[in-house]
Amino acid sequence: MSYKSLDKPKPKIKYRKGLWSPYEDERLRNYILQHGHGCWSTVPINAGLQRNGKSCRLRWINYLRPGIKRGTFSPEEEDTIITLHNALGNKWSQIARQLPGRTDNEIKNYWHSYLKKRVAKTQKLEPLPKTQFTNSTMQEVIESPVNSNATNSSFESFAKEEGSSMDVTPSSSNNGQSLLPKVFFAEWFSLSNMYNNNGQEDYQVTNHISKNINLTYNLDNLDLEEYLTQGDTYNEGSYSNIELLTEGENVVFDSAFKIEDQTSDTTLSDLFCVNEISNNFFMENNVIY
DNA sequence: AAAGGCTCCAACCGCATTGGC
DNA sequence: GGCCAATGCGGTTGGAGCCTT
Repeated sequence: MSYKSLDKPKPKIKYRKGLWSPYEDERLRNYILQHGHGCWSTVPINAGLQRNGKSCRLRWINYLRPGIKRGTFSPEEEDTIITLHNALGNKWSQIARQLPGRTDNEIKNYWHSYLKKRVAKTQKLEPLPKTQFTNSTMQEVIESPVNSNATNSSFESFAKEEGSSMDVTPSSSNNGQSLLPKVFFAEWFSLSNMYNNNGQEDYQVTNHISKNINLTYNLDNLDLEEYLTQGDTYNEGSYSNIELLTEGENVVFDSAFKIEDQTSDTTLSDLFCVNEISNNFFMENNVIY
């Protein structure tokens, strides 16, 4: 008898490839909504899918994840992509971070199929300067979660260069409130920062956020109590370092999540920040997406 | 109507990085 | 420090649908 037979290579699992069926989408969505993704390699097993974890992750990120914005890009989004691509090159994930609801894949495809040609045409007419930002300014923008002062100042300079659509200067029309764009807000609150690989809250990052957001706290436009579970409390105005960013009547968030900070001196307890997409708040089973 | 070319986009692949042991 | 698995990222591919001839 050969001992070799004892260390046979693992049987290769035949994974399904190609387009996802509505049934597969449904299974993946239901599973993640109920349990969160946790470790991606176990998702297809637990969800009863014959896909590999990588494929599930991609499908979730690019298609199923709540908050995905589909359809045509707005002129503002196009400008943002062109500007950032001019400064950053093919850093699609970094560009995508500045466009809430858009995925790197979508932006990349849009660039290759449309914007690249448009830019080439424009540059024939009037060549653009290679970089519109100084390296240091762009670096600050990219690294904005790390340095709050840099975030605000660099963003404002960024926005001014960008044009009126991203004006952040406090004005009488907004009661002196800083209208920081959701793009940076979403970046600060990126899900990967909020949760560790086990899907548990990362309290250190909560502190990190409280350091980096220095904005006005305003719950006027949101009936937060509606989103708190029974027994939870919050004191409006007491979370001095957390802002609910408002845009007109709407509270704008890119992700739904729960902040529970039991380690810092500031009181942050069971404060739900909710996502508003098409006027529907998204939150289910306290699972964060 | 049919064939061939083109465009767009979802998904795959491979490499780099990260994190745990 | 090395190994390995998981994850993230960017380049590339494949195919569906549209357009042109």
